[in-house]
Amino acid sequence: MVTQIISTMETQANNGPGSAGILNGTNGEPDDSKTNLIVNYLPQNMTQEEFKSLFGSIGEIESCKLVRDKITGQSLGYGFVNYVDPNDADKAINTLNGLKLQTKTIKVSYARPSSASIRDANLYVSSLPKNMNQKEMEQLFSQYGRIITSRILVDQVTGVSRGVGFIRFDKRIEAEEAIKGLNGQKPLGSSEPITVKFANNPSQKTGQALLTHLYQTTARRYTGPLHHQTQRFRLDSLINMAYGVKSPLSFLPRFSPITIDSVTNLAGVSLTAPTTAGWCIFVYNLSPEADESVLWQLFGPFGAVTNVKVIRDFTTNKCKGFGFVTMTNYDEAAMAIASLNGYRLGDRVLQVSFKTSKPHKA
DNA sequence: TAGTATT
Repeated sequence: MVTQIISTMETQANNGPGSAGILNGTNGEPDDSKTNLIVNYLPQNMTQEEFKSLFGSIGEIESCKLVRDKITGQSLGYGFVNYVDPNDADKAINTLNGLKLQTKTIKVSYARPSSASIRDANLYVSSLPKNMNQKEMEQLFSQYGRIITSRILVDQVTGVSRGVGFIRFDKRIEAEEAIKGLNGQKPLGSSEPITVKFANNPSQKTGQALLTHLYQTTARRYTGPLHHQTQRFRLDSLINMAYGVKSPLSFLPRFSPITIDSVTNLAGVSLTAPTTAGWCIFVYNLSPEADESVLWQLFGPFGAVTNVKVIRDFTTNKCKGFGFVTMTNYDEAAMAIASLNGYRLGDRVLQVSFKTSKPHKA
């Protein structure tokens, strides 16, 4: 099998229009193979607006999207730009690929048509010979398919290889074949066998990432000395919950009128009585794209969630900006509210509270 | 023995 070796060492745009071999127009999808670009290695702090501004300077953009973590709203460091004119897409590659932004060198290339077959095609390779360079590693793997990206990790100080790398294939099936063919094999002239396996999927870390993010967010929001105890208390609670430790709020009687009064007085509002299902929480300032999974994942780490609901516009089916979450236990609901109210999700700041009873008109 | 490329 003859395959193309594509070096990513110079962050070259390496896949031309139609290079993925999928004919457009056969499935009713618009042919955007010559206008749709993927942009990689973006600085972590780049916003959607900056992203649009940078690529909009080339020509008219049909659409663009900075891809962000669905739960934390953090940039994932890549995005898509679809131009109106294919010439502008070409121009963007020629002028912006390799552009240095902060510590990153961005890569601009044509996006491959989205498909399940290209997902989860990233491999983690360890025990590589320390003298093997990126090109040699690519040559070793290229017999199994088309390589999209490759990287060898190096010591920050000495620059010497750590014997660890990544290889992303065009297709998952190619990655599978590479594992079969190379895992446990000794490269020519090496005495130690290499390990080849699928790279960890970043989405598997979102639970921990969320807690870390909340920890930082909460720490930033309670910096005043008067709130020091409150801050410590909340951060400890987050950590305890992450390890399944009983919440320190558990000493409070659950569903107790005293507890309700204390919160009511603090908030200055009256609460609906807990239903048999639990405590209803109002979540405001969700994006139009928000769905139920976001609410599950946001509130799940705090305890038992029995129901979530995103309120949608009847005609567009887009979120109207708010939703509800029902949690079984008062203390867990209170902790979720304390932690998530004011939480920044993407470019929005959430408002989270117990659902209040609407004042009835006289 | 861990960076981050599919909307």
